[in-house]
Amino acid sequence: MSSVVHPGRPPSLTERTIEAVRDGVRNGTFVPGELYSVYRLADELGVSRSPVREALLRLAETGMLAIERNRGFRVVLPGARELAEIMAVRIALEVPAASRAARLAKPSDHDSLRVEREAMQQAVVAGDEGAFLLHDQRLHGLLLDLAGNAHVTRIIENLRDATRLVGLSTMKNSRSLDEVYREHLPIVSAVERGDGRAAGEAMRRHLESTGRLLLREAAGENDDVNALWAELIR
Amino acid sequence: MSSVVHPGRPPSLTERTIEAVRDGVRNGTFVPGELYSVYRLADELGVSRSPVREALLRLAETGMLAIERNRGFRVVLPGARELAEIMAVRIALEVPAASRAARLAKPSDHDSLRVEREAMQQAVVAGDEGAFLLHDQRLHGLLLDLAGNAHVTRIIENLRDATRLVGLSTMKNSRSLDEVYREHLPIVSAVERGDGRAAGEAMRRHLESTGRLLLREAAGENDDVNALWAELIR
DNA sequence: TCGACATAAGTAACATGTTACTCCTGATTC
DNA sequence: GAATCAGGAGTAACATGTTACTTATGTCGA
Repeated sequence: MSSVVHPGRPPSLTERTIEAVRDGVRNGTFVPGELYSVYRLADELGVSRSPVREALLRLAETGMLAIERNRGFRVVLPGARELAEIMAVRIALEVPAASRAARLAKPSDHDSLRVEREAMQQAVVAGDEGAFLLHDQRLHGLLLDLAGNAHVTRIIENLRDATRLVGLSTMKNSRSLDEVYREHLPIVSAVERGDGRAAGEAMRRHLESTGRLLLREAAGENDDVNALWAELIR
Repeated sequence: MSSVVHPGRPPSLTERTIEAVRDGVRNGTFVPGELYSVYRLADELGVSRSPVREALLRLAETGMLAIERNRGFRVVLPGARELAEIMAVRIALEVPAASRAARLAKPSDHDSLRVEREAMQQAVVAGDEGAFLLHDQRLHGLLLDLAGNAHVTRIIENLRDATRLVGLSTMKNSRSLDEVYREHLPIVSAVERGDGRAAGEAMRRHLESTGRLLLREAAGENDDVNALWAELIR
């Protein structure tokens, strides 16, 4: 997304810890609900508690984990309502962003999009949910970058942290990789045609469809998915 | 906004420091561009460097101040482009929020809105820009609360931190308090009628008009306000 | 007058120490 | 057996110590 912008500057221990925790959540080192402590994590990473604490505070702000005073921290799976709220934000921001991306994209950008789209296709064939989610994320990130609003990019990336685990388990359960993949095709082709309106509408259809999928996955006994959807998205 | 939710829990030193810095920026204790240090601020607040540092890190993430390694931190005024980006986000989120607020508001909510609207009117008469901005912020906050999406509320509040100073100087210079006040009237009346579409459209007109005002204020010699607007908002 | 260069002051980033809290565990009582 | 309570283990929040860096300042040679 924003890789080589400040050339040299090595990442701080805090930043490295943030990435380490993100990875740990992705690959199952940190299990949702379990209690962990700054002491132990600092030991395992070979750094002091300060940068670890700073990293956790930042991640806690995005909602992907919760810090409990004098107890520890734990990874939290978003509930149905939180997911609906997040999808509402994504729709509000990513739909216009897709429109703008379509209007601003150059041929070289089309190439980058195609690379990710094809990687997604490969992941579908291979049945690799992790890879699928990775390239899905990159494709959405590319579109946001094209739209040229760094604030929007940052907001969406933070929200994604909170939902990644749900996305993974949803994909694993529903076996609908191909379905989700197909939703991206009209987005990409609209961008290639430079058709802003169509790109926005395709993005909206994709996010609404995927959002409902995620919501059903996360919903508990007493969550009325349709009511939540109506309250926050419609 | 979200006052009495966890009854007792006294605010941590970090939280108190965040508020102290916010206040300091508002009332001119911290001047944009000037360098300040964690050491000194911790002394002045009578706490250690840890909570102060944590507070500054959080505020730096919202963009209202920048931390410079081994130098200090400084309050930053957003440039024209950043302001345009922020207004694009506000439009994308607050317009649908106003629609939802109109559909969900109860009579008691109408009362709360009226209180803030009247306070704004008083501030116009008194020519008190500070009070005007405060109640303007509260009115927007009420509408966001009514829309029921806590993520949206949090995002907008963070963005506001970064723009408050520009808003203040704009109001002081342009003497257009009354104009901005009048833009809120159709929003409030649409909410009272329960007319979601009208509320959204009134909010859009307000944000676009105010956004252009802020942009002109923040624009430097080589900023093309209209081009920025076209790229990010239209 | 001007520029190279040592020196020192000041700082964020990181490490470590301290405190007050939460919760578990197990003994004690009824 | 169940309820109560003391003690201790473990922790986040906060305080303080250390390090490596950046920059201002002044000295000296051309």
